[in-house]
Order: sequence, then structure tokens, then C-alpha cells
Amino acid sequence: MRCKSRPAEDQPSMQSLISQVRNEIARALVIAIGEDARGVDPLVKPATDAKFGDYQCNVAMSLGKTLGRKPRDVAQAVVDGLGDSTLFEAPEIAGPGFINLRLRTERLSTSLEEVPSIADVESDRLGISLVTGEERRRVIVDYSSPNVAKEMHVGHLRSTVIGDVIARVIAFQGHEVIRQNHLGDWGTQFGMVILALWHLCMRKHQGESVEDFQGVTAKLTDPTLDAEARLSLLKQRARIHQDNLNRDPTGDVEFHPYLTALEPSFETLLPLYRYVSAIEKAAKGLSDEALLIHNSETGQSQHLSELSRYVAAMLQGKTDRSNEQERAAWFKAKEATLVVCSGIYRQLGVLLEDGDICGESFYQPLLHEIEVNGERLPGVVDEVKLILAPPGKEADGMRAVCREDQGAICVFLEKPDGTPCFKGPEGDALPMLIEKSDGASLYATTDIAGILYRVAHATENPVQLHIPRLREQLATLGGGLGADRVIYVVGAPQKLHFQMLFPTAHATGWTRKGDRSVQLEHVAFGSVLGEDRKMLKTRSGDSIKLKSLLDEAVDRARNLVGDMQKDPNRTTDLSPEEVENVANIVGIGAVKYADLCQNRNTDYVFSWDKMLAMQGNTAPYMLYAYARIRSIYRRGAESAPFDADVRNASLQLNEPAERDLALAVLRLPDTIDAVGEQLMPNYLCDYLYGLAGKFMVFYENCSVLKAPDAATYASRMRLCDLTARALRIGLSLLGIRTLEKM
RNA sequence: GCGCCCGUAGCUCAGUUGGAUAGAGCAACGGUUUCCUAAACCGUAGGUCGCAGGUUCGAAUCCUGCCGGGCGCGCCA
Repeated sequence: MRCKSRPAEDQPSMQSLISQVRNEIARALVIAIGEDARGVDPLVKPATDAKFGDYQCNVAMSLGKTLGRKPRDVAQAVVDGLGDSTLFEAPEIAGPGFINLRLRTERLSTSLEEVPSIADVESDRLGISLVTGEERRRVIVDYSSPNVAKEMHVGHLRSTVIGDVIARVIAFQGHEVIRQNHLGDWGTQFGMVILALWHLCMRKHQGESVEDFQGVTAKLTDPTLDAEARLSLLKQRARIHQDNLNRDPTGDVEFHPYLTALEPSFETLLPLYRYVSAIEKAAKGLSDEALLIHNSETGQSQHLSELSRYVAAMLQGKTDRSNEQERAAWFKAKEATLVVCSGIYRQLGVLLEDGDICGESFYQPLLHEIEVNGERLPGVVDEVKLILAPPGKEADGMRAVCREDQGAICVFLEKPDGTPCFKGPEGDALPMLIEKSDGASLYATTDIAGILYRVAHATENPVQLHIPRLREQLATLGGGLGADRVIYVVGAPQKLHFQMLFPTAHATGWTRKGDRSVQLEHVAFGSVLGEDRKMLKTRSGDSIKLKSLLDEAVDRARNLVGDMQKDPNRTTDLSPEEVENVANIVGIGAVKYADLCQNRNTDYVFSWDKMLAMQGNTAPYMLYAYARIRSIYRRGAESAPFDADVRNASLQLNEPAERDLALAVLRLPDTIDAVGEQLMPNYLCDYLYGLAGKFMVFYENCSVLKAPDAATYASRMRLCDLTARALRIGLSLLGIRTLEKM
């Protein structure tokens, strides 16, 4: 409920500690040095060691240099400028010119006392203020990106989990967040799914079951199979394909009626898709007449390994065939996949919903199209060609030039002196291809169109487009999202792609929004490795399915809880329902936390034992810390109620453990801001681990329920409550629910 | 060949963008329970931050060159 009598600035809010310190120092700097010092970065950091205080200011060393004064003298001048601060104790100058700052303990207690007592657990933000006005941005977070007709595997885990944290953190700061799931639902994918469905339809003529297709797939992917046997198998499959095609060359007799009635399930679609994929991979590069499939209807022949690409091109309007049924079937296949993905998102506890799906196919209207009469309807590539026509446009310190090369439409990125920014293996310039020589679109084409859609806005960013059709198509998509920041959570191997994509996008000028530029950021991450330090695979060499990974995590957590329950020393006992809940939250939380607590840039080694350990920087440890606090709370409520005396208690931070814990709680907003800027979820994990550690020390040294007096009891109870809330908020930003008991 | 990322304790990893004596967890050794959850806590030991130069008051961090590992490099996504 809004409280209209109180102006916004008087709302109790937990202000960023470090910015308060910075402001004080900045003010002192102007007093000490004069107006020249206005705007100088005060170089305030958390102290490297508790004995140096809480924060340190390193500005004297750098300023001493530029001013030609002794750093210690500059430090003294800054300290004099601070005067009697209400924020710090008397600062100390140390070493070459460090200014050590220790916050007044009263300041810590009053800051925490201002935090409103909790009203609604779900919307609790510990009084941390929201960004408003100019500061508030519209941010798109593009993550997860599964593919149609494929199962999600561990490779999707990191994008999904990291992207979700980024979306949550930025939304918590108060920005407008648009989550987008860039589903792989176009291009070759499309062709492969339709081919799979075609096999599913025609298999009856050979009397083959889905299992038979699986058998062929297994043989083709068997590394021990010799080349001759593989070729012979491929020839046999090619013959079957040819027979089936001859039976129904237009698709009108059998295939289209089949598609119209189709209700595909993911379980039947998947093996057929794998079959198509295995056939094409095995046949690639083999030149043999017997691997050519001839279509009597079109008079054309296609190599076995090129079939899906041909089908995809055909269905994308490159031929004059009607393809309504295929598109409808494609849509159904997509739906079947999404049901499975949604299940995983629910189990994983991520925010992505069906409404966040904005896959590759969504941007197709912005791409060029070939009409039935062969006329080219221009699209985004034509627009780029116009804007970046030689001599091109400057952006990010390079020059982007769009021109045709070897029949393909390319964007070349060059340094100011004309040398290429990117090179291929022969040392020749490596362009970004945005249209293939056969006129088809690529990954980069969709991404360029995606940027246009995400960045343009009818009123906020009215991008001027030269191609009237592109303008119209954009309008049919609503005119664009008008983003201020677009974040791509995509694996590190695609770094080169984004290094070419972003400067190209900036060169078009679309990303200039008002007086600033839209931020395009690639949040790269390393691979998940097995204990053998190679990409995590099953023993048979397949990538591990996300679903089975999550199920195993819950199973392992359940066993762990079961073992703990048998311990006679334990004071808590859990009902079967509670055990199941603990197993779910601990198991899934462990998988997510293990991923998030690692610096995302590096590969990480997946280890069940480490992620489920109770000690160290793990989800179980963090959840245990929270459960311990809640246990105190429950017991306290029995004997000494958590009433107004506690909610309004003044905080007494006399013990070092109490003060350390209070300071840690107050650092939450700084941590959230750091994650929002640098997009590093492990900073938040580090913070929470530190906070939990501080609580453990407090727990061992400062008894709450047996506090020496009522005032200390109330103060410690309140500190426990604040700590629990900080942990709960932090974990919820990581997408991990907390447990009252475990 | 070129580009990107990485190399930190026996192992797995932090290190908030240049700060003081480089930190955790595991493994090893020692201690803590009539006391709010011992799934915990405290302590000890363990380092030429791959190597060699350079930049400066100050480098794990920035620059150069090597060595070792991973990934990427035109019509796939």
C-alpha cells in the first residue's frame, strides 16, 4: 500500500554504504584540493584487512603524483577536509598514503534500525531503494536458447541459470527487464524436423518402427563402424528415402494429410530428428551417386547430407511450393518441444515462461523474402547494404563495410588504416556473412534483425529505415522494444561472432538512442567439464540431458537428507513431505549454486560431492545457515515472542561478531549493484558465503536465546532477522528458495 | 598461422578491474557438544601467483616475449 503522506526521499532505505563513503571523501577532496578535485574518483574500496578498518581510500597516492605533492600530505589534507564526520571514526593514515576508514558503530546500528520491519516476505527488499527516473533502463536479457526437437542438455544449464540471475538482479535494482528466450526454431532446424516428420509418416511402407530408426542412428554414430559398412548403410537408407519420395513426390497424397492430423509428441519426434541428424553427418563429404535423392516433381537432385537444408530453403519461400502444412506441422513440433522445456524451467525454478519465447523465426518478417514470381522482397540485409555501402561507417574504433564477396553479402570490419580486424586461417580478411551466396539467411542475419527489433522504438528510438518494406514489417512487430541495454548470455565459443556483430550493429546507427548508445553485451561463459576435465558427457559419449541431471541431483539430496535423519543427535525431524521439499530445494539449489559461484569466464568441473557438501561455498551450507536462523526464531517465539520489542529494538553491536555481521548485512546493496553492472553472479555468491560465515561466528559467540538481558536478546533477535532477510533476498536473486527447516 | 580465454597451495577455485603480510573449501594434523540444528565452529601447516623482462610509490592484476592447456577462425548455429 502506498503511503502518500511521506515523500519518496523520506522512505526508509538501505543506502549503498560505499557510495555514502565515496560522497564524504569527494566532499573532503574539494575542501582539501579545491574545485579541481570535483569529479575525481575517490578510489574508495572495502578494506583489504579488517585491521585497516572497514573501507580504505587510495586517492592520496594517485593524486599526490598528479599534484606533485607527497601522498601522505595529500592524505592528511583529505582527512582534515573530512572534519568531524558522523560517518567515520577518526581516520588513520597508513603506509604510503592509505586513508583507513572505520565506520561509526552507531551509524551501522541506525542504518539497520531504519530498515522497515518485514511486511510481505515475497516483496521484501530490506529497504533497498529502486532506481528511478533517468537511471531506470529497459534491459533485455537473452538466455537459455534451446533448440526445437532437441533435448536440453548441460550446455544449456549455464545460459539458463546465469541469465536468470542477471534478469532477477537487474529487475531487483528497479530496471525494466524483458526476458527473451531465443529459441532455435528456424533454418536447418526447420528442415530437419520436417524431414523427421516425413520419415515418421512414410516408415509404414518399410514396416519400420521408431526403434528401427534408433537402431540405424546407433550404428551410424558408432565410432567402431568402418567406412565401408557406413557407406553401405547410407546407400540403403538413401534407397528407402528415394522409394518413399517416388511414392508421394508432391507430398499431397500422404504427407500433407498426415501432417494436418498430426499431434507430435516429443518422445517420437526426438528419435527421428536424431536419425536425420546422424544420416546427414555421416553422409557429409561422401561423393557417391547412390547418395543423391532425385525429386521427379522439381527435377532436382539433392545429396543425402543436404536434404534438410534443401527442405528448409524450400519452406522458407525459396521455391514456389505451397508449404502451409509444413509450417503448421512445424508449429506443432515447436509446441511439443516447449512443453518439455517449460517442465525443465519449472523444475529448475527459473523465471522463463512461454511468453518469453522470442525465437529465430520471430524475426523472419524482417528478413528478405522471395515471392512466388521470383521477385525479391527486400529486408534487413538490404538496409545494412545501403547504410554500410563502401566506404562504410565507423563504430567502436573500426569501420564496417558491407559488400558482396564470393557471391555472399558480407560485412568487413577494418581498422582505421584499412587492415582487417579479423582474419581467417590464410591470413585473409574474415567478414561476417549476412547472406549466403544462394540468397539464404544465416545466424548473423537473424541477430542483426534481432538487434533492430530490440533497439528500435516508435517514439523512444525512431530508427530511420531506407527500405519501406522493412519499415512496414517492423511496424507489424510493434515497432520494436526500445531497449537501453541488451544482454546475450551465450557461451564463450561464440565470442568472435559477437565481436563482429556488435560493431556492425553500432555502425548502422540504430543503437544511438538519444544522447547515448544502447549497450550490447555478451555475457560469455565456459563449458561444464567432467571430472576428467573434458566436456561433460555420458559414458557412451552423448551429452548429458538436463532432465536426468536435475533428477539425479534431487535423488542425491534425498539420500543425504535421509542419512542425516538417521543421526540420533539431530534435534530436528522432518515429515516425509518436508524431506521431499528439502531434497528438491537442496538438490536443484546445489546444481545452480555450483554453476553460479564460479567465475563464469572459466570452464568448471562438475562434481556432485562438492556441490552437495555442507562445508564451503555451496547451496547446502547457505541453506543451513538460513535454517539455523529460522530455528532460533521459532524457539524464540515460544518463550520470548518476536513482538514489537524485537521489531523496534535498538541494535547493540558491542561484540565484534555482532558488528561484523551488521556490516555484512549492510553491504548487500553494493553487492547487488556490482552484479548488475559487471554481470558476475559469483560476486553475489561470494558475498552470501561471507555473510553466512559471519553469521556462523555470531552464532557460536553470541547466544540469542540465552542473551544476558532483554535488550541484548531483542537486539540479537533483530540482527538475526535482518541477516535471514539478507540471505533470503540474496538466494532468491540466485533463483534459490530457502528452507525453514532442514 | 592468427585471435580469444586460462595458468594462483597436493586437488577444486576466489581475488569487485593497480593497493598494504595473496584468500576459501577439500585432503593432512590438532581442538570444540550437559550450550539457539556438530550437515557446524576454531586452530596449525601448506605459495617464486607458468617463466623472463618492462611500466611505477606499489603488479596475481597493465605492456612485451616465450612455455603449457582450452576454444574459435565465410556461406552451421
